[in-house]
Order: sequence, then C-alpha cells, then structure tokens
Amino acid sequence: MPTNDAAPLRADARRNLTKIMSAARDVVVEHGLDAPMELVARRAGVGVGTLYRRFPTREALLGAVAEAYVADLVTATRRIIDGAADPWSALRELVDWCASPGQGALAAALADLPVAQVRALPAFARSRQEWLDLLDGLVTDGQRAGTIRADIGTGDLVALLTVFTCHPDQLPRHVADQPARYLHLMLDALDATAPRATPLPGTPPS
Amino acid sequence: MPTNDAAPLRADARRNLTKIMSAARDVVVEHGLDAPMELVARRAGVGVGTLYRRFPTREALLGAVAEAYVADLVTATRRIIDGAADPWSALRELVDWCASPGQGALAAALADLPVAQVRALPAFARSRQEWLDLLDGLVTDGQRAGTIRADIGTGDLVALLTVFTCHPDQLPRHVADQPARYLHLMLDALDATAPRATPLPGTPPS
DNA sequence: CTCCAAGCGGAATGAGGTATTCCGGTTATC
DNA sequence: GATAACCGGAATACCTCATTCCGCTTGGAG
Repeated sequence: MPTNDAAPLRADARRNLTKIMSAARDVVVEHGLDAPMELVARRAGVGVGTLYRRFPTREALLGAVAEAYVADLVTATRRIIDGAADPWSALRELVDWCASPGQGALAAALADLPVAQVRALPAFARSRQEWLDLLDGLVTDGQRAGTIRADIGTGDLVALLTVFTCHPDQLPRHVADQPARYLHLMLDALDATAPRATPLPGTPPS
Repeated sequence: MPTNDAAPLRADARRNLTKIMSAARDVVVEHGLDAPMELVARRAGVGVGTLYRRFPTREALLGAVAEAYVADLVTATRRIIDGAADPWSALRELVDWCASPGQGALAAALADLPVAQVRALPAFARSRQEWLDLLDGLVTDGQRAGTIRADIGTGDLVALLTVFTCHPDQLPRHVADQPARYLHLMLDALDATAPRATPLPGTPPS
C-alpha cells in the first residue's frame, strides 16, 4: 500500500486505487505472479499510467496485493477456526473457503514459490507466519483429537491447497473447474479414521 | 519424428537425433511445453542449428517428443496392468512409475492443456486415446472389484497425475521433491474400502 | 463559477528474451 | 582424398512487457 504521508487522495483517485488493488488480486490469483501489468489495468478499467502513479513498480503493486491478501487470509482462517466445533470441521470449512471462487490460496503459493521481493516485506512475512501458526495449531489439534492423520504436516496441507487452487489457468481444466472436488478428495486422504494399507512415503515438510 | 523418406542419416547425425529427443523430453517434463529451444540444445550437448536441421520448427520437435512420449506411456501402462495381480496393485504401480524421477505424466498434461498443434497429430491422438482407454479399463475394473471408489472417473485420475507430476519447477517445492508422497496420499483418497463421511462434490470428468 | 493541481488514458520507448536463419569450419562415408 | 552432410553458435527478426511521457480531464478549494 502506498504511504499516505502526503495529502489525501482525490475522491476519484481513491476509487481507482481500490479498483486496482482488487483487480490485481484477481489477476494474480488467476494468472500467477507474472501476469502483465496491462491485464491488471484493463481489469480495473484504468490506463497503465494510473497504475504507475500509485505504485512505482510492478513489485510495489505485487507487494501491496500480497500483504493485503495474506492479512485477509489470516482473518478468514482465524474466524473459521474460532467458529468451528472441532479441528476437523475447521479444516473442512477452510478448504471450502479456499475453493470458493476468486479465493485461491495465493498465500500458499507465495509461501512456497520463490518471490524474494515479496516475501521480504515485513508485514507480509509477519502475516504469513501467523497463518502458518494457525494451520499448525489446527493440524496439531486435529491429530491430538485423532481426526487428522498423524503422518502429515502443515507443509503438506499448504502444498495441497496450493496445488489445487493456484493459478487456475495453468491447471488441468477439471481441477480449475471444480477445485472443491479435488480438495475434498484430499480431505478424504487426510482423514485419520480411514484404514491405511501402507504407510505414506517421504517425510512431512515444515 | 522426421520423415525418413530420403537417404539414411549419417552415424553422427543419428546419434545426435537421439540425444536431442531425449533432452527435449527431459526439458519438457521439467520446465513445461514452453521451454526455450536453447535449453534443449544445451542439454543435448549440440548447437541450436543442429536442432533445426532435424526439426523445421519448435512445434515439430514438440510433436515428435509428444508422440514418442505417449507411445512409451501406453507401453509402460499396458505392461503394468498386464503384470499386476489386480486393479488396485496396477494403480499403485502406475502411480509409482509416474512418480519415478524423469518420468512425469507429461502425457496427462498434453491431454488436458491446450496445445492444439500437438493434439492434432494423428499418431499422438491415437496413442493418447489408447492410454485413456487403458486407464478407463483399470478404473472400471477396480470399481467393479470394489477397490477403487465408485464416485471418481478416469478424468479425475488423469487430473491428479497431472497436477502432482507435471513441470516440477512450477510446483511447490515439497510436491516437486516428493511426488510419490502426494500421489500416495491420493491413492488413500481413492481407496474404496475407506469410510466416507460426506459424498464428493462435483462430477467425475471424462 | 473559475481555476489549476492532481488525475487520467494510452501511445511510445526500451530492454530482455527467444525462435529461426546463416555460414565458415568439420567429418563421416565412399 | 573428395565431398555431401553435418556442426556450433553468432547474428537476425520478432514479440512481449515494464515503464515513461504528455496532452487532455476533472475534483474541489476559493
């Protein structure tokens, strides 16, 4: 977000700033972090010049979007966890939220993909860690309660959310069309109450 | 594959052609269909000029790679299915094969992603259909035998294989590092003998 | 109502990246 | 030993963006 040291923005400028942030968010969720600036501009219904009057560079815009996005993610996740009866329902609700249209676990991608410039932003890093901690609590609680299988970790959850919800236009059509279907398949796989013929190979990350 | 109407290739040229095809395959599996030609050349240890003496355009090379790849995939899949005691072991072995290094279910990607030029190649289309038919038989048999859950389809299988094994460098690190881990998680989700609290949302594609 | 700084759209610029071509030097094969 | 095939890789031609620039608009203070 641009610093607001100086004079307040004119009404139309403030309006455009909102449109830009929201367009940028959508575009990034859909096309990934290297979507062209012009796509954002068109989506926001403004000229590229307008983008650059508010954000000096592409990275600045991405950074602002990322910060706002993770902050939202933390809020939503906390609300879900607090409102749920138990860890398993919380997990299910979280998954549904991530699968809802326009949501996309972008933060998950940001958490894993190499975008040094963004990850280095203090506000982003703080929120991101907060989110990971929330998930960590959720997974641990579920495992203690015996509803989430013991041999997976938070990193697995993040990886799965990322894989099924990020950048729909680079995913197989089926997955992009019904992320919820695949996320629920994943839920079935995480269910501790199912019998397992063989142990999971590899090690839980994070 | 270049037509061999004309004179046979010189020995060194034939050698290079092999290196090119294999390099191209690896590069495409790793970096996706839009990997630069020069990457292929370097990997093959030849100059770009050599690529172009054999393949008139990038598409021609990709087409040749795709045809060869799906053909291999069909062979491997058929071998696995024929050799396995039952559909479920076949599925497990197939998954392990796809997870093995350098394998990557490229064909799955090709099956789903829009690469018209390649999909239109008759030999490719034929092999691809053959592969889908094999999988279809596998899934159906498994479902009849009660080992593969009934509410998923071949398209789901293809989508999952694609998602976890294609283009490692665009995947979350954890997934790229241990595709087998995530594919086995998927196997657990496909297991018909596990109890399911809620039905899977959406519809099985294909 | 007037004025003008703050805004705006979008064409123009420039850098970076990659498919394809070209050519002087090699090397199988006869 | 001759020569048609081959090679490597520099040079060329495009194309895709990020970013800049500038003439036109407009919110809103006076």
